[in-house]
Amino acid sequence: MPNACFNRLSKSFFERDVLDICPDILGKYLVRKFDDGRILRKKITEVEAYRGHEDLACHASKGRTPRTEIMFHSGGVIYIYLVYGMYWMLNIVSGPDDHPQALLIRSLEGCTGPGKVTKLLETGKDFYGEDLGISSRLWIEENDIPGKTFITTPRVGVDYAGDYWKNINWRFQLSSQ
DNA sequence: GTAAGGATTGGC
DNA sequence: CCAATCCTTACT
Repeated sequence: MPNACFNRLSKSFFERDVLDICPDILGKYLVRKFDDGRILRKKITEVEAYRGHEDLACHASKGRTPRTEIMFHSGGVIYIYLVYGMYWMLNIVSGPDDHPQALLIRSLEGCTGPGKVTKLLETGKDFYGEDLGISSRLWIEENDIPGKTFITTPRVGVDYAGDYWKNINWRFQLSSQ
């Protein structure tokens, strides 16, 4: 079984509320297997939560469109989209069916910035809808960090979302190894 | 069909 | 500070 992976997080991990997943996923490994067989395995060090139709910073707050359709899926699949004409934003859909939520991967160990993460991972539009539970090229692996600590701050680049949603502390950064 | 703007980045 | 660059969306 070439892609067997004992530590891979299964679908149920991602079907919980995005606000429970964010602190949990910090420090776990994001694994990318390239076409040439090379494997990149890096700790997730920074994420942001986008949660529900009421969150004015969440793309799904504007309703269900072809682009945001996947966010209404139950957790464990990829929502990826292009911003500013040049950067792909890699998100993991979270929660149960019809609860549009996702977490944006902002940084990995040694790679800060969501645009740089997708450049490193070589992930683009063809990863839209990728299932982390079964994919042979992208998945998350368990990694327990005893005494894990993290800080929360407002999300980046969402000034348009109004005072409440732009100031809520839904950016999570690992502050321990 | 047309137009506006964005979950960023790197360079000035 | 600001341009790059193009997809998605909301209009006419």
